[in-house]
Amino acid sequence: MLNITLKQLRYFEALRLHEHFGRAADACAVTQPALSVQIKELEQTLGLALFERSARHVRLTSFGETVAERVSDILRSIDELSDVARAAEAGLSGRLRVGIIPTIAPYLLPTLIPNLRGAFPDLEGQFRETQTPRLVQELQDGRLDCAIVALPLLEAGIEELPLFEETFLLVRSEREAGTPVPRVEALGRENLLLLEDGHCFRDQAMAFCKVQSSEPREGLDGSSLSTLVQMVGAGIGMTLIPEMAARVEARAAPISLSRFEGRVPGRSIGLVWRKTSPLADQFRELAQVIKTAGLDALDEAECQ
Amino acid sequence: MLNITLKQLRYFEALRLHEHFGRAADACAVTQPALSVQIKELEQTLGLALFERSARHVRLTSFGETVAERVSDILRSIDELSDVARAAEAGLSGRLRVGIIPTIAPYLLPTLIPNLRGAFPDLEGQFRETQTPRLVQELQDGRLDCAIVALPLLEAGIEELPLFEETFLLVRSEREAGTPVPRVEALGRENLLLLEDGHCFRDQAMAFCKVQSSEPREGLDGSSLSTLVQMVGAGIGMTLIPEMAARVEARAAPISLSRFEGRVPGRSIGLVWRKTSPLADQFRELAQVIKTAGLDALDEAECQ
DNA sequence: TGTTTAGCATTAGATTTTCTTATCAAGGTT
DNA sequence: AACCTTGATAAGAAAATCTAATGCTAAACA
Repeated sequence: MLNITLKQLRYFEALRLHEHFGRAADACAVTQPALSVQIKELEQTLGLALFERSARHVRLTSFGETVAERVSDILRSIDELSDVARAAEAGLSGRLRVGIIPTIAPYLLPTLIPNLRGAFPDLEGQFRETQTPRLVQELQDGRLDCAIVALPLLEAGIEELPLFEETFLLVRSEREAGTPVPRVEALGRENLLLLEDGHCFRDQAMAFCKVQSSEPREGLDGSSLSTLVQMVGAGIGMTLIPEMAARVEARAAPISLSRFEGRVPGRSIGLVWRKTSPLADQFRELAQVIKTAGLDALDEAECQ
Repeated sequence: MLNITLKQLRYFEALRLHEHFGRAADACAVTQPALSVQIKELEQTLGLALFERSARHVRLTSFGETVAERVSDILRSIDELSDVARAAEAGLSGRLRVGIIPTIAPYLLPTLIPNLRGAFPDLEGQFRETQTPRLVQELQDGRLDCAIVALPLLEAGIEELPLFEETFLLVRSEREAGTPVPRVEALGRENLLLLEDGHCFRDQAMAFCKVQSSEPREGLDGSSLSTLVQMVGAGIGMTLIPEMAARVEARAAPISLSRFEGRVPGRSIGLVWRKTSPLADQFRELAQVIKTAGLDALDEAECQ
């Protein structure tokens, strides 16, 4: 049983253009019999003559013409495949699905997105904001390409690359501004407002503040940093906030922000991906851009 | 240097669908290593990973997805090639460029065209009406596929297949109706109207009528049979007309038609094509249809 | 926490395909 | 009629591709 091969189509195209077996063969860098045989096999496979051979001329048959149109389309598509590859090879390109935790996304993305466009113009970033466990799941399912989360994850099969560190600031109501900053470890006894369960930032904050219970505490859990800050502004308690979010959130409520002294709480933000992903190299490139964007966002947050 | 092959694309497609090397290999009726190697080579050629392999899953990379769309298009086109061939193989189809001499075309085509459509629905006939030498030239240049001409041509490299014979009738002015029909050989001395130079029918008529001079004779050469008949109707002389044209032309002028007695002039009409044409078999099929149409046209012409 | 299993990669040797070289045959040309 | 030109064919060489056997890694299991 015979099969059409691309080689045959390439030879066919050359013969169509040169109308001469010898010259077409030269153009293909093979000998004339090699080309003759392949053309013959193509004709056998198709069951019809593609060329009319006479001593003087080699000409397409009318069937050959019909085939020729399709063949040049096919060959063009094949060559485009390599082009697509070359373009993609140049750097990150195409669709990239990035997960980001909610305590980073709103503060990082405004800086990151324009930077990404500048660094990888052919990259279409699709951002998904949700909590770490879900991000990990989607990463493992192949629904995300990578994610920006707090390290360490220590998930099997997931590669982690640290991007930057950010500290946590204390958010108190405005009237507490200037009063001494309590030690982090002491916060557990205060009216500490936390994100609702599932947010990694909740766990991180709790760890620092030596809060034991992970029970939901009515009225003290917020669904976003904004909510928490608003609650603090309303005098309900105090909370921690990642450095990066500080400036944005502080503007929106009557609160005071303080750095901790002594043991400073903080976390490491990193880029993670499946160990098996062939994009690893590209992710390292990407990390540079995210890192820069992150540090920029931190700087901006600093200048409040 | 590596090259993309259709085999690689077929394996790629299978792997994309099965997301499993072993099963994809089964589907392609090869062993798993064979498929693995080809996929790897395709990735090497393109310079980028198409699939992400983990212990659990085989998944397209985002680059792989881009490639996949194009690849299925390509494979579809390839399969269509065979379809095109199968359709064409069934019989005459596609464009067919047919030359016809002017003393046949107007009388044969009205019958032939509908018959052709009936016999070969997928055939698109393109008819070119001009004189024999030009038809032969165009045939040899590959600008025509075949031609309907008077035989014999005796051109090197041209195959001839007789279709039917037609006799020539004498056309005289109406008032000569009933008067004895002269012998063909005697016509040379009459006011014999002929087609202008280049028409084979002119030469055929001259041969029968023993006219020697092939010089243009002012006022006695017409550019078409219609013109000649009109001239006869106007009483300018007499002429010969092929049987097939008789009825159509007789209707348009006050003339009388007579059959010759004794040596009856006539000619053989045949289909001709380049000996090298791979369509020879199809032309023989085609000849049957033309023959039938020709005999029909003759019959009709008869019943005047 | 070691063991097993699943599944892709790798290797070596066999097989098939494709190529080159040499030669033929058919049409034109001189 | 001898001679080119040019495509087809044949035989052996080279290259590509396959199978079979095996390795390796990561997940699943016990």
